[in-house]
Amino acid sequence: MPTLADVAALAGVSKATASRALGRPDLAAPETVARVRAAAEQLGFVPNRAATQLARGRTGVVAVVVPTLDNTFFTPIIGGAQARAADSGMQLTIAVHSLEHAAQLAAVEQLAHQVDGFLLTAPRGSDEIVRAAASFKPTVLIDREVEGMTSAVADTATAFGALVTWFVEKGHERIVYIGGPAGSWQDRQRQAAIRAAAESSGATLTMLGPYPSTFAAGVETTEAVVAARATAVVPYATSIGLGLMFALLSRGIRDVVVSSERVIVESLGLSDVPSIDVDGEKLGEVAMDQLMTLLGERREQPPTSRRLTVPIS
Amino acid sequence: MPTLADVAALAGVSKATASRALGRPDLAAPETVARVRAAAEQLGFVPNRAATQLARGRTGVVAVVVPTLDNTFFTPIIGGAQARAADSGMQLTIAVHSLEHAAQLAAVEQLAHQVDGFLLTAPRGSDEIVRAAASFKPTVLIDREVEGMTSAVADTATAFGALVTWFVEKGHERIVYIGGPAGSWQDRQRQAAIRAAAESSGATLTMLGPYPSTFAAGVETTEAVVAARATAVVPYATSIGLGLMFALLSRGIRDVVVSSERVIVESLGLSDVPSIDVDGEKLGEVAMDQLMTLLGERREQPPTSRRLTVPIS
DNA sequence: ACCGGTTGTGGAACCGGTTGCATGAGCCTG
DNA sequence: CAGGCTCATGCAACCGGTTCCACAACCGGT
Repeated sequence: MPTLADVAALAGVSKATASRALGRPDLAAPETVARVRAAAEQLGFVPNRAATQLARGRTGVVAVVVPTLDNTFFTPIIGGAQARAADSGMQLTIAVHSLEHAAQLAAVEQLAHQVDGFLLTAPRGSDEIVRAAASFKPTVLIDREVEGMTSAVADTATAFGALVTWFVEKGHERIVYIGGPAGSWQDRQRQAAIRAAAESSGATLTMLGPYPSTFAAGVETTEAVVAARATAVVPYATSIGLGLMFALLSRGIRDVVVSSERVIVESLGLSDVPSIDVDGEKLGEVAMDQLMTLLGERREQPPTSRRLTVPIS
Repeated sequence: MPTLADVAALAGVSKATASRALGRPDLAAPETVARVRAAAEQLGFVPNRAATQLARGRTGVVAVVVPTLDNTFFTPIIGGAQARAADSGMQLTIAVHSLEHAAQLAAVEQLAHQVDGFLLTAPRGSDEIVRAAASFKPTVLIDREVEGMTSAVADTATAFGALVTWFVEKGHERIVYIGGPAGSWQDRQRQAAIRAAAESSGATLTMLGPYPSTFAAGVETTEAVVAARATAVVPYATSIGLGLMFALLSRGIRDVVVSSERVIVESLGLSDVPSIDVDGEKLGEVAMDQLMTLLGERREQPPTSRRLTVPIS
């Protein structure tokens, strides 16, 4: 395994110069840069990460904290973040913690010593616990907003409101919203948007929940949906919607429309079913970009929240 | 941020002794160990990972290579591996690469410099490419076997054979197997097991495919399944099965049984539908355990393959 | 010809641990 | 009581980069 010293020797320069030629080419003579690069190339030199980290006081690792890997909402986010991280030569490490309980703060704190920053998804914890988790290292909050924190969110609330409006325009009068997990920040936003949309359009709205974001939960809601005599349903999560659609179909009920995600609607070839299209990868990318900015800046900047528009169709 | 030197100073010993007291207590006097530990505790000392890595020549990071994060087959594996890694104080980093093309070898090689070992899922690449990817660092192959490599696999082939037998016992005569992605190792195993089971029980078997492991692909198979006039279907992947079940139901077809995963069958409350139960987390844990063994051993051991039994119900 | 200023380079300290080797105290044995 | 051991400890080198600082060469301006 060739080291920088080997490269320097081959190029006929000192370690210091070799380091500069590779890392800060503007600080070295162009001719030297070329020679050092050639030497590095020839030897197949790859900088030792640990050494770089130690010298620079940075780890080059970013942790993404997610409550679970079972939910397909989070995985694209991770993918997007991973791609962006790789572009910048950083590593992404995954931590699975719901942050619902204070005990998990300890795990985050432990991790804090090993990373440069956090991408934090915390759908359910209190604002306080989120702030505490973010206090260790630069942190970007994903799909949630907390006063004073940098965040990247998909504006699903607006999209959910639009779904209700869409339903009403198509003539639906009784609409059910199936709420997400208790304490979910997004759920609160969506409820508010949906209530507003229903009110302004005069539809009858039934709020169910809370339910976990699982297929099984969707199946469970069937009774309540039927009881509400609704013709349109807006479920909090895709998995809930799928479970419900499934259960309705197996009972032979076909006159209830359940909104879903675009990919689902498209692959099923359904018509007259509205859908949202959350770009999870984009969300992950945006969040990682924000974190990079945070890490790159020497002085504190005011926190910013980026909202991604979620199209419906 | 307290360093080892701080701890040593507080405990009144040298850095060397402090290091030994914390890392190899058997090499220090019990009384000293206690004093150093107390000092570390008091200061909230957390060893600098980069420094440890540099000194030891190890990174403390394991990479898990998966083709995608969209498939719920892989995420529990990652979760299991992550948990085990954390237990041993190691970090897990995720790399998304299908390894279908040689170009991706470069990405793996790049990563190889930054990790101690690999957990490799490579459902589709050739044996050669898998061997090449494994040549950089100690590697455990997941859910696939390649001659000469350590691996952890879920024995789904046997389970799939049992599904066919189950169907035949229940009186089904025409059975369809929906094949997975082209080149899939597991698909080959399952096909063989299913053919054998069908032959020995005298069922009529129709093999479809290849299909990708997606919900949409399941929907697509509907025509072919109907055309085969099958009463029982065994899909390669849960997502394919769900898509198919969905499409069948929306056409009002209820006399075709599609095997699935236990959690799906249970949450739908279906009866007379056979299911398999792959414990992905366990698979990840086992694989990580094997990798730890690999990393811990001074000399080469003969590679071992661990097969996890997959129950059906 | 002299001087302030830029530019490129090398020496050496440093990041924070780990570990080989030497030292000395204490104990056992002959 | 001396020689030999074990055990605990400290010193210092080392891992492989980065970066501060000093120095030399060279620039154009006066």
